[in-house]
Amino acid sequence: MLVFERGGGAVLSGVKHFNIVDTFECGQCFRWDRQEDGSYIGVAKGRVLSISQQGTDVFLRGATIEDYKTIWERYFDLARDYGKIQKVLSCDKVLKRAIEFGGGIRILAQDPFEVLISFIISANNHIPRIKQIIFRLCESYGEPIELEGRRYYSFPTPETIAELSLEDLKILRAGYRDKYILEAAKMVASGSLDLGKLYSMPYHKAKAELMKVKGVGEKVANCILLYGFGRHEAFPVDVWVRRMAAQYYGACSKADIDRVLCERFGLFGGFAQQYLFYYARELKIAK
DNA sequence: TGGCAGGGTCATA
DNA sequence: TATGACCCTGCC
Repeated sequence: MLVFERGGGAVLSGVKHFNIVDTFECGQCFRWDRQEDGSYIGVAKGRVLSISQQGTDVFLRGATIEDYKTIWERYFDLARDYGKIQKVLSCDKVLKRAIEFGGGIRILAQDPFEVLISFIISANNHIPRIKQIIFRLCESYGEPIELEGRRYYSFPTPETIAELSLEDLKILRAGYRDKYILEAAKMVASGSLDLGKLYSMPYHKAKAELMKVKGVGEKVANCILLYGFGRHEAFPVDVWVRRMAAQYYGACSKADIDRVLCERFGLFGGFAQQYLFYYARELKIAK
C-alpha cells in the first residue's frame, strides 16, 4: 500500500481487504454517516474525517500522511493482515460465504468510553434509534468541531456526563437506559471503573469488570472489549449471530453456541462474529 | 394506523 | 435457569 498527499488529503493506494461501506455498516460503530456521493463523514479521535473510496484507493480528506500514521492507521486497523485472518476463517463454509459478502470489514479501534455508552444504549434497541440517541447525546453535551462550515460534535467526556442529572438526560429519549448511562459515566469519572486497566487484564477478568456496570451484560461487555479494546477473542453473541448459529450450526442453547462458535474460531472470534453478524443481518435470517 | 420487535439486561422466583 | 418488564420508535 502506498500513502501520499494529493488534492488536500491523504491517499491510501492499493489497500487490501478494506471497504468503507462494509466497515461502517457492519454494526460496530454509530457515528459514521453516508453522504450522497458515497463518502462517509464521522467524528473519531476528537476530529471530523471525510473518507471516500474508489476500488482499492482510499481518500482521507483534509488529512496528512502524519495524521494517517499517528491516528488513522491504528483507528482503521490497517496495519493488520486481514488476508491471513480470512484465510484461517474461510476453512469454515459459512464463514467463507460471510467473508465473500463482507470481506472489507476492519474492526475499528474506537474510544473505550464511547463504546461503553454506545453499547449500553444499543440493548434491546433498533440501530436507527441508537444512532439518534447518540447523536442527541453528542449534540447536547459534546464539544463542537467545525469542518467546512458545518458543525459536528465530539463524544462527551465521562466527567461531563457524570455531572448531569437524570433530568438532563431525558432529552436523549433513551428510555430506561438513561440511568445506566449516568451510572457508567460516574464510575469512569470517579475512577471506580478504570478503563485503562482493562487493556492489560486477562479477558475474563476484564469482562467481569465491565459487567459490574448496570446495563452491561455479557453481550455488551464483549462488544466493548472487541470494539473499544481490540480484544479479538471477545465474541459478542447477539440475536443475529444466534440465528446464524441455529440455522447453520444447529446450536440453540447458550452453551451450544459458546461451544460451536467461540471454540471454533478461538482467538479470531471477534472477526468471525463481525463477518457473521453483517452477513446474517443482510440475509435477514428469520427467527 | 396500530402493533410489533429491536445488536439485551435486570429482577424475581 | 427461566420469565416478564422495560422506554421508545422505525417499520410493516
